[in-house]
Amino acid sequence: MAMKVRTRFAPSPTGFLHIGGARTALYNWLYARHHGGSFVLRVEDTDAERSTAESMEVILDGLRWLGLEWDEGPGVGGDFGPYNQSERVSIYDAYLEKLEAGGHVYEDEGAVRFRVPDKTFTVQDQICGEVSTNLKEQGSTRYDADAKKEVPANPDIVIKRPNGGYIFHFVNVVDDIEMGITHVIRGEDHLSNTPKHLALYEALGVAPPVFAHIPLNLNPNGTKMSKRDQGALIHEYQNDGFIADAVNNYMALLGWSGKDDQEIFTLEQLKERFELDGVNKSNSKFDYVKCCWVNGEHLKSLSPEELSSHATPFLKAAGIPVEDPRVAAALELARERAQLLSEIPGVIATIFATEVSYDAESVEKVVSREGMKEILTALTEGMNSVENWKEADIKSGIADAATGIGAKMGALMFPCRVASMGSTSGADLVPVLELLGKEETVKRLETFTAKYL
RNA sequence: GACCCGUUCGUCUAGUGGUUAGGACACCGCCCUUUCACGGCGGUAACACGGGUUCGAGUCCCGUACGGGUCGCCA
Repeated sequence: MAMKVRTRFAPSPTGFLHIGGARTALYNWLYARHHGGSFVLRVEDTDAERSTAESMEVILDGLRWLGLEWDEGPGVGGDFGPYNQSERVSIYDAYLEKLEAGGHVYEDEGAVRFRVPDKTFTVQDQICGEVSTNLKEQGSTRYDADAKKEVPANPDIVIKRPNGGYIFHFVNVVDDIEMGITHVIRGEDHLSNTPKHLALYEALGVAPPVFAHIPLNLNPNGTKMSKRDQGALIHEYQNDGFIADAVNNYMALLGWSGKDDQEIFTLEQLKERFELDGVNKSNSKFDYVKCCWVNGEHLKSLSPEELSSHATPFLKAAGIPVEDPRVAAALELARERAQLLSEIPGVIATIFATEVSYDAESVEKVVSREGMKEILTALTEGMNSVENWKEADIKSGIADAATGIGAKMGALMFPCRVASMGSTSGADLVPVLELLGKEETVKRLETFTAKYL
């Protein structure tokens, strides 16, 4: 009989939701969902001085935004609660008694230490393979401020502070036991801690869960990512114009591969494909450019409705009247050239503006050319004579105007773009003109001519 | 410092003893096109180094170098 999979994400509410933590949450979520198991969220707030409610909210919001909903934990309850370690003290007391009964602990200057046995513990890691360690032989060191160097220290681990607060290693193991966690998927920074946890499991007489230590994400320069680094904080992705699935997709790719050429996945597809054997062993460097590309790919596959709902906050922030019926069509023009939602207003805002703001460089390119006045005049007349203001007719209107003055169509498109939209770059021009309407287009051509020619 | 983990194009990766070492991002070129972009096609670019084992090694073993991690009364 296969045991039901139970994974957990156990953040400490002492800061923001970091991309490393989010990826750990994602892998746990994916593994649980892939195997039809449960994903538990546990708050490791044993460090009362550093834990804050604000931090917890940021972390929960981040997980919600990513769509990594938890089956048990804060806000949803569950059969193994409470899910905040600060509320589980009586449970830890009971487990401490077990250790005391077994003679595994002793007091040291008010703290309680767990006696590390002199034996080799072997982690059967799903990703790193077999890793063996003898904690006693390996020893422990601490930094001596006076001597200004590392000095040998007691390898027995403190599990309870003199002030009564319990320590990570102990509560982490106790809760994983109590909550029935079957698979511990966490960052590789915990690999060296795992023998300690194994010693605790043994002293408690409980079989340890399956361990899988995932490689770390580093900066482009190979150092540890910090809050200041681009792409480090989850809540910034939302503001920067990423959609959650794209962020999940990119995080999954950083350290996991589906073993084929597919790189773009929805969360649902990741859930179907994700397995631990696709996780690789080496650390990776975060690449913001590729993350943007992944987002762009997701943008392309959004339905018009989804695109609209994702883009609306950004449109509003840019002052674009979202109730304008032309917005939907404009979004379709914008999605092809934007990787981030935040880039969309820049592409289409001018369509809805009452006044065009002209890009100096673009204007210069137009004004410096020969015969521009003639071209603009022909263009304006051409546009004026278009009767059925639809893409095809607008296009032939421009073509006819070009023929009329013996020029190529291309020679008119460029000034037409700058005159109507103010810049040499932007969305596909003819559809833009259609959205602008005949009257507005003509008006803009005339305004430009009067102003610069 | 001790111990642990890792090392394929600049980056993310595929590769599990015999491959022209594949894909993606980025970059460059060409095409398409009304500009930019998109798209299409093509190109530059990698097995850290040294020893083994083997008929044969990116793939297995050892060492070195480099990177990362752990060694807290943080988690």
